[in-house]
Amino acid sequence: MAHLSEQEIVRRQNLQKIIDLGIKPYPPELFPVNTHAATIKAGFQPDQKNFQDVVIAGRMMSNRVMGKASFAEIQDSSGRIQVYISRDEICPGEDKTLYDQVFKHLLDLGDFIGVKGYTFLTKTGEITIHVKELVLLSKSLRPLPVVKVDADGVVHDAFTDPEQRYRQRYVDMVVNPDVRRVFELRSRMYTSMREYLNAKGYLEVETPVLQPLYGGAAARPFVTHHNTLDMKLYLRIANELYLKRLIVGGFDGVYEFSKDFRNEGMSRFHNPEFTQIELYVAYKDYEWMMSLVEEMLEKVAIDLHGKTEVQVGEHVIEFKRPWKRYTMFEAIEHFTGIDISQMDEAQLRATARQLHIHLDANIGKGKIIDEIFGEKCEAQLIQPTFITDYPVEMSPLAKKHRTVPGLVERFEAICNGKEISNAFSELNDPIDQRERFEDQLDLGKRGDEEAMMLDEDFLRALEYGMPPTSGLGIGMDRLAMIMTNSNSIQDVIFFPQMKAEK
RNA sequence: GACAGCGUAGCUCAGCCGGUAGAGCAACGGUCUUUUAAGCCGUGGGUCCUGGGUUCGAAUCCCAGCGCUGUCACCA
Repeated sequence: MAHLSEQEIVRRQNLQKIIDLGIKPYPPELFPVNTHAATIKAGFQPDQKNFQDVVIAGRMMSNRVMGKASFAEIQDSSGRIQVYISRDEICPGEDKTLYDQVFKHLLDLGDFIGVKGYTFLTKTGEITIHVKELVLLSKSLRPLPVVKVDADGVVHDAFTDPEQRYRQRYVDMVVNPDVRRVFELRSRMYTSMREYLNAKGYLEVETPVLQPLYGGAAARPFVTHHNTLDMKLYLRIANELYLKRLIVGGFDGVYEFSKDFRNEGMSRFHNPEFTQIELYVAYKDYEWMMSLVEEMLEKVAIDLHGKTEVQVGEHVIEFKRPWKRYTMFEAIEHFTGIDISQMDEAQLRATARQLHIHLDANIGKGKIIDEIFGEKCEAQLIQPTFITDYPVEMSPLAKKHRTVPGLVERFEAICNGKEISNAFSELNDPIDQRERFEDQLDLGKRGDEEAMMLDEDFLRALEYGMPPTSGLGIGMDRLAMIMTNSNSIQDVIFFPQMKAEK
């Protein structure tokens, strides 16, 4: 046992005194909660005498004792409500121990209590529960940060230290109710997308997290080992190649909310484990998929906020269809005034230099174009925008463009200056796919740590035949940041990755 | 990975021109006999992140380490 603070010692002493009084500090019986704080506050009508038989439970977050009468606040999952406790009401007989000892001295802020009583309005006009019965439901042995809001709504002593908030998210959520709201919105975002995709008849599936070969994206993986099989396994970086195998197997549409793992840098946009949704639909192309993305995310905005506009930082982002569409070349021309569509590698390098973009010497034409786009365009695209038609070198799993040589049928959706979605007309020509994998192997030999592996089983599946298919990935964490107006990925992940404590 | 900043009581912070610690809330005690009070009075509480160094003396200055944050780099 680590060193206990004064307050922790007091709480343990209080716990023992409660036990000595014959009161269970952690009673096993259910407590028959029948409403919530917010429900009462929203629905109480003093003249209609409703909410006269309420049973609520939660943490006691404040406690103002005035002799034989006290006011306390209970916080449940919906918010806080004041309760009024009078000594002779909760102790109708001679024995006043429950009030004088237990309530006044042995209960601490943060303890879970349950009350039964009726709702009324105090002289000062606050909706309050007049308590007839009070029980302890769970004793708290550690003091919570005390955050207070005064009459003017000013928050005092806010619990703001990011390290403590992320390491002890449970505390963060208890004292910062807006944090719970963020995660409730995130959950509704998933529900909204499931509803949309299920209504179209697509199947939610699960594919392996532990993979003997990793693929579907350009990234460095986490490596692990299976003891019984005595084999190296990778944590997936994407689930693309497995979902396409399911399309080969005959499903029309499959999707998966997939936790992926990439062994790379961390930032306010990157956590080592993150969530994507990937969707594959047979007999469709990327044009069709763009319409789906617009429609689905417009629905998400409406489901979360009741409208298509979402406030994100200083911007109002409008998810209403249709979104702007630029080809990558058009976007670069739009933001730099330079048409690079006909340039060779040397000309592209010169252009990049002219735009003050530093390039590694060994990168190829496609990567240079992507660098120019990333430096000069992406951050300026605040409203949802589709960027289409990417260089083939960067997209080894996408189908070659139907009319323009050197490009593939791919789009990314950019929003608030960041990619939130990536999609293609999927490459289903097994011979072309094998050549693309071989190009990746060459890149790997040249030292590209993110180059893809050649997946023979995936090629075998394609050789049996995959229908024309459109595939989509959406970064759920990035989308959640936008939909909840959060500045950091750590604010939309319950337990973001951190270094070990101590 | 690079650069910058931060780490003092349960929480939020002050002190940092070197003389071994303060405030508010929380805790404890008192006040408090019936719809308010972050009330009022009083008391306690700190390996000042860790380890070295300089110094008569270090929370304060120097070095190293650990952790966090921000920006950049890689990337979703």
